[in-house]
Amino acid sequence: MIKIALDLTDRSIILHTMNAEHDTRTRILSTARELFHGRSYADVGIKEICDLAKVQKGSFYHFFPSKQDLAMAVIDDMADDWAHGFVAEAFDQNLPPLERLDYMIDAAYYWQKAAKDIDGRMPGCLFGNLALEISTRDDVLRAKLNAVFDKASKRFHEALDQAVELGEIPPLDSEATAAAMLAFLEGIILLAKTRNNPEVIRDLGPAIKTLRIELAHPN
Amino acid sequence: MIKIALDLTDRSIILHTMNAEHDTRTRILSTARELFHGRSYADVGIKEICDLAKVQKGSFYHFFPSKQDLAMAVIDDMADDWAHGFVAEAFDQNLPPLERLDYMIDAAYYWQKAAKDIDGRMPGCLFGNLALEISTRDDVLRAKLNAVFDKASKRFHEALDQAVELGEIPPLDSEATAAAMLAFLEGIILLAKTRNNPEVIRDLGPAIKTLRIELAHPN
DNA sequence: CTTCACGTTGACCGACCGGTCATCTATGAA
DNA sequence: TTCATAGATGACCGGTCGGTCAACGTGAAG
Repeated sequence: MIKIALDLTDRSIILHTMNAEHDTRTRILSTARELFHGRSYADVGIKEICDLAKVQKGSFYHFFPSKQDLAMAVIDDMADDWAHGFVAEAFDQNLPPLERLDYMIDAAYYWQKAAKDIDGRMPGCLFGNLALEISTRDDVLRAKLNAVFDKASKRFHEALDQAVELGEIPPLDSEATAAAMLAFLEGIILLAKTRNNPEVIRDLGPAIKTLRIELAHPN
Repeated sequence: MIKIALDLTDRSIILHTMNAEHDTRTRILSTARELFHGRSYADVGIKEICDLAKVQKGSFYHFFPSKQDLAMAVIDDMADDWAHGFVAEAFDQNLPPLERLDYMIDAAYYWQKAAKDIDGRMPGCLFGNLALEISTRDDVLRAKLNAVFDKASKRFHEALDQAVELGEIPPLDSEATAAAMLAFLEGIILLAKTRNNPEVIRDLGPAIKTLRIELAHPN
């Protein structure tokens, strides 16, 4: 009974305050995400986020207890969009497994290219950026980024297993190879960002299909 | 005559003040390098560098006009050590070309492992860290990091060309493949740092030899 | 003995950092 | 009408940021 009452209360609150709360929180989240992605975690201050999101500082701390919590939410938010966005497309089960790799590279390329066309700079991968910047300082955020990478790695793993099953490629250590592919993807985005040239992704990306780690015990 | 006089003056200054000037500047440089590498550019303040290096803030600004100039010097310093250190070893001309790749991966692994054994955290690659953190904000530093990557890429390029010449591998686009290998190296270091586990380098590293980009016009 | 430049010292600057808080408003429930 | 709660407001906090500066010590050159 208590539970039902609570549920009803919660629901009505959600329904009635969605526009207000949801909007403010969402505005903070998307602004922070954009700024973190385009610059860096440490370089973006809460004041700047609040100004751009047209939110008062006190309001910010009503929704996020700390900057770290904001970062967590940003990662979750981006991971969701990512998973339901071009990752879901690229790793579409209807596509032949190996084509998914090409699709992934293409998606990364067009994304970065579009971003650069807009403001002249390649933002790179938000996860990679954050990982290198804060994983030595914040184990909680590092663990979260780790989980995101693990999830991405699983997509590669799945595709590789299916490719093997279909006889498109010889058997291999699909888990390790999947991780290697993810690493390669992050690496070419890193290099492309350093050169500020999205074409690097296009030029080097196709090599992802040549990556291969043999099974440890192929007996 | 003037030139000779100046040269003599300079030399005497260098000789006499080496201990004082050189020592202070070097202390700042190596402290900054260590801190930047272990944390991040934005997260390390000049005050902290000065305290650890036992240098007064005014002295710091006597040697480095700004934090950006310090970063430039740090990159140069690290690039030098790097080029004359294990990169020179790994890409030893006496080693068979393909073995140099294994050597490079090994060196990266042991380096990161040693660092982690000391303070529990994998610092990753200073260049990669800085590249992702500041290349959207500082084109001068980005260009410098770019040059470092280019130089590293040339080592791979050279090794690949020699491997082709020796008939160890079929002809390929050695320049693009070299860049892909560098990207892969940075990528596995990124992933290893995120997992805080140097073994990732060891596990995925050997796949670097499987990377391959075909010649565009193999006619 | 003077001059001059290098290096050093530490106080100081305004701006900004992440974060707090008392206060007010809006809204739905009882 | 009263009450509780979510949310908004903006002043405020101590601390730190990158950077400046006038004063001083030192040692070699003239």
